[in-house]
Amino acid sequence: MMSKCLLEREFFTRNTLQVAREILGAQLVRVVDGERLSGIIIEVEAYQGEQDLGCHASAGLTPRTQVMYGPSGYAYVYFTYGMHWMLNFVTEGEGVPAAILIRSLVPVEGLGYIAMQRVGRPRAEWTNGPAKLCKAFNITGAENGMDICRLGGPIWVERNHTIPDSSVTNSPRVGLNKVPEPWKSIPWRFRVSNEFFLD
DNA sequence: AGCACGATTAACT
DNA sequence: GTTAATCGTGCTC
Repeated sequence: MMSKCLLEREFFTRNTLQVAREILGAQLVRVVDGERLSGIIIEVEAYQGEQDLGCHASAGLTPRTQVMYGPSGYAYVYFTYGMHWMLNFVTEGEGVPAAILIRSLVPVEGLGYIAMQRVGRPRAEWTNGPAKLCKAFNITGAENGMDICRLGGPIWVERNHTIPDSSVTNSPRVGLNKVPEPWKSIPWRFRVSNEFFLD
């Protein structure tokens, strides 16, 4: 098997839309309790800058958003709805608050651990949502600010599939119902077509 | 100190 | 299709 290649900081220190598009098909790796969990990233969203009114950084530099203002390749993990954690990777250069939200994975390794975290739910719903995958991979505020460009850290990303443009769809970001246009409808959600994995 | 709301999910009718 | 759950965050008083 071809050796896996860690996504380096240079990968993340680029335009957020480019990072979002190109991370599709990569493999998110999580080591927890000495066990290796992983999944293929099949859906992400881009959040870029203070002017993006869908982005938390539209509130400026605050305790919550400070990780997004730092260098790329770090985890921005936040808590919402009183119960859910969300995983993002910081993009762009230092001082530019931007990130990609990881929204959906296809589980690959650690299926037993994941099944325990998602007990009672069908396999198809283990990691098909941003809060679901955090629960499945036991990702919480403890991972906020962690370096994801380091093998042996709590989370990193490896190159895997290359997804052709014909298998990628764009659409508006989810859950921004109260955000004004054009931010509400701008197509900054990137998803791998279901057909890609039927090969 | 109080308020409104959230980059969601699961369980309802 | 609708809605409860549940609390951190940022804003206003």
